[in-house]
Amino acid sequence: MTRRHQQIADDLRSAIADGRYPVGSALPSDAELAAAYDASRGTVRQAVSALLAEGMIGSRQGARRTVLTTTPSQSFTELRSFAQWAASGGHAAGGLVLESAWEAAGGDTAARLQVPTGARVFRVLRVRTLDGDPVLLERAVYAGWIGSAVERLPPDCVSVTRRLNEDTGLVFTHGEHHIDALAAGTLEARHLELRRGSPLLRVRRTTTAQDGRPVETSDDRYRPGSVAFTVRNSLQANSLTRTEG
Amino acid sequence: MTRRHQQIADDLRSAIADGRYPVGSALPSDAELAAAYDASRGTVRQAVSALLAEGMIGSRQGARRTVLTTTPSQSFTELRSFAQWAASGGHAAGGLVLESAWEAAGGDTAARLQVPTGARVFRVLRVRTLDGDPVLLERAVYAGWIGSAVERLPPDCVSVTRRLNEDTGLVFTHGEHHIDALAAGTLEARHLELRRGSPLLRVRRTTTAQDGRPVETSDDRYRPGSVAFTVRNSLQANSLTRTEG
DNA sequence: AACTCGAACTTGTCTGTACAGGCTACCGTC
DNA sequence: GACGGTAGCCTGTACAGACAAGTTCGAGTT
Repeated sequence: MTRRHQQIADDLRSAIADGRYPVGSALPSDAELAAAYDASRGTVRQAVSALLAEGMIGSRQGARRTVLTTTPSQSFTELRSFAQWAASGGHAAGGLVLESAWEAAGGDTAARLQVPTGARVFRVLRVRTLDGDPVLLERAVYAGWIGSAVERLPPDCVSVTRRLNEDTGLVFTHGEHHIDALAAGTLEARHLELRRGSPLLRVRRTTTAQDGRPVETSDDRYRPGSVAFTVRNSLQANSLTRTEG
Repeated sequence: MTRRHQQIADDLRSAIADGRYPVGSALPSDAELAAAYDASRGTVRQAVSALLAEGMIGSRQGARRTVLTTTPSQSFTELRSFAQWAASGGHAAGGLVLESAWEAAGGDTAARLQVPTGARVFRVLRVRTLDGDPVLLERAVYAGWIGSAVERLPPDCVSVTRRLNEDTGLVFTHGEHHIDALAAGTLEARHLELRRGSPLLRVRRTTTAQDGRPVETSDDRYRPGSVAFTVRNSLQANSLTRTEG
């Protein structure tokens, strides 16, 4: 049983994607939508506010809401999982673990995972490929309580996220992504098949489980031209922050 | 007269920032907050959902909400305006227009600004400095209806956003940011004081006014190490998208 | 023809109520 | 002491009504 407001939101999203409401056009009013879906205005507003937060529509008091873009954001799951993202774009994802080991968490890592310095954590160095081409070198560190589940995964496991969810019921619910650029070192040059000094896109991320415990922190280095990130935001919902390097 | 739900949200934000609710601790329940602020549960939930969307707190049905992080996101205005961002971090921002001209919009630019190909647009090449050091080369293109206001600004105008707001009442409400990495060319090398081929962080963004009309589209190239971007997201609110390069 | 004013409409805000479904802590049993 | 079940709490969802504040458009006036 899907929720009423979610049904309405999904329906509006696909209506916009289909072009029934082109970019720049006005959406029906709360009252019209409530009548059309036979729901209360509160429920309709809950659905609409989801699209608002995604930046798909704009809204000002008094004026009808207008469509801003037809391409919806990916779901969080799709973002978190390299494999699921690739699959949704019709590409084949691959992965290979180059190194993995238990070790004591250093200061930075410990802080990001919210564990004491020196706590046992599981470190993994992984190459990710898209249609056979290496595009991403991933240095991930998993918290101790999930590390052994990661250790049991096959080294060429395509979707780590999916397997962890199947094996342990783990669901990622929050993430923080820190994005900057840097030059490729020897290691990146070798595994991503480019020259030392080439520009790389670096994403340092920390992912958190339902209960707020950090699960994983990672330093991902992308080959330029292969992958980019898009953030859509608004006055109402802003998740992007500029920080000092 | 600020809104009730916004007051409550602000109060909760500062309570979290102050450490009254440390990371990992539980927030009071809807009922308790409603009693404390003398508001209905609906209003409290509206306030709490703002923090939820910002990723400051986590929530699951049945369990109390927990604090995920104490550092709030910047407001959208602060993100949009380089000068206001710098000021909030205690730095001095500067800017200098190197070139500017009216020209006909090319295909890409026209599409991003949602104007016909060949429409008159105003292009500006600007260097931005932080505490005197050049950190950002900005290639911005403004839509025709706002271009003349931009043209009237002094070339060393520090906060373009603020001046446009004062002069024309313009408010930026939505933005789309596309982030990747690339190597510095001759122009970037000269103005950002680095070598050709050095890695740069590129942010291509399009900003939209209240009524949904695109105002500005820009290609910003940041010197690495000076500025980074952070995105915080969750199952409930996700604005980050991974795209093909 | 240009301008002003107002009525109708639309979104934003707030309250109150009700029920469903997940979570926790306590209590009694084995 | 370990285990299981349940009552009470808490969040999610949904509905109905009311007013505030901003927008739009047309009628009437200048």
